[in-house]
Amino acid sequence: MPELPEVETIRIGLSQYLVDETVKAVDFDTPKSFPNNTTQVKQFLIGATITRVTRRAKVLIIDLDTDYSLVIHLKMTGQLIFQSHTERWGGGHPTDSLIGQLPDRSTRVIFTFADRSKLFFNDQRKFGWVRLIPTIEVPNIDFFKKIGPEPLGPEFTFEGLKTRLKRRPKSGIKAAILDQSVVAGIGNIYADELLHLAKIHPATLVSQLSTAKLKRLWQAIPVVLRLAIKNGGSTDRNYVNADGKKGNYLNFARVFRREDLPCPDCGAIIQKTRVAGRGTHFCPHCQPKPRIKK
DNA sequence: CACTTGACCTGTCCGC
DNA sequence: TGCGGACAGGTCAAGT
Repeated sequence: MPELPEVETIRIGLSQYLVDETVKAVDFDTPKSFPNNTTQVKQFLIGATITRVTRRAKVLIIDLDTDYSLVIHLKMTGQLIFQSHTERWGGGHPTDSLIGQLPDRSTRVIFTFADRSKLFFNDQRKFGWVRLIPTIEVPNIDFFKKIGPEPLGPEFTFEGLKTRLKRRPKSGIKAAILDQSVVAGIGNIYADELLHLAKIHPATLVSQLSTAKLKRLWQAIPVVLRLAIKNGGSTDRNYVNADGKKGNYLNFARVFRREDLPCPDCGAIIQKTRVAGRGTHFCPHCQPKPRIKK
């Protein structure tokens, strides 16, 4: 669930709260959630002060003044929730908070800071991870080596997108934009959303896309992602921001989770099917199925 | 190499 | 009410 807009929303929140915090302790439930050796933790994490919080693709990077960084992937159910030492959970606004008292049974890692504030890494399904890595090595970790350009940066050019898509002409366009080496940060929610904006059926083969359609796709990507960031991301089930609060984007969604409801553009009934192994929402009128089937 | 499917996990929901 | 099974979706490994 956390895709680029959700991770970016968390980043914005965390960079307000975490910069200048000094790590006093770290606790975790299993090595899977935080697989580091104790020596490095003691030497480069405990006592370190956070200098900045950045993001690449769906990954958060928390830099420390020891020249190490915490690199965090939330995968599908990860949450990073900050609790200042004066607040206690359970008192959040009932309609926008999903979080009760922390820690709870999905808490995997707890960072405690010198001022007694805490950062909770919750992850129901244990797919996510936190790693402590020398800052200089972060761009070279295996995960980043195969990640495509940031879709909100100047490096996301039309020609570049076209070139990377042409490498996989026989795949459906939805599968292709979910491929993180084509473009970074898009997941299931925004794939459906931006294909609707671009008026492309998700099962269309890449080789069938006209230049005009490719251009619409390229233009739709930053439009949808920026709107989602502006609305604090999407809460489908688990996602919350650094304050433990839900995102608003799904209130404005074009198709995602809107099966059997009218298309915002034409009023036709939105359908849900399966494409690229994922639940997929589309408008049969605005996004007609291409004639040559897979 | 291009592309698809299953595994990793846990919780929820649906039908019987 | 309990219980099995499908489903959720990001990434990687294994399969075609």
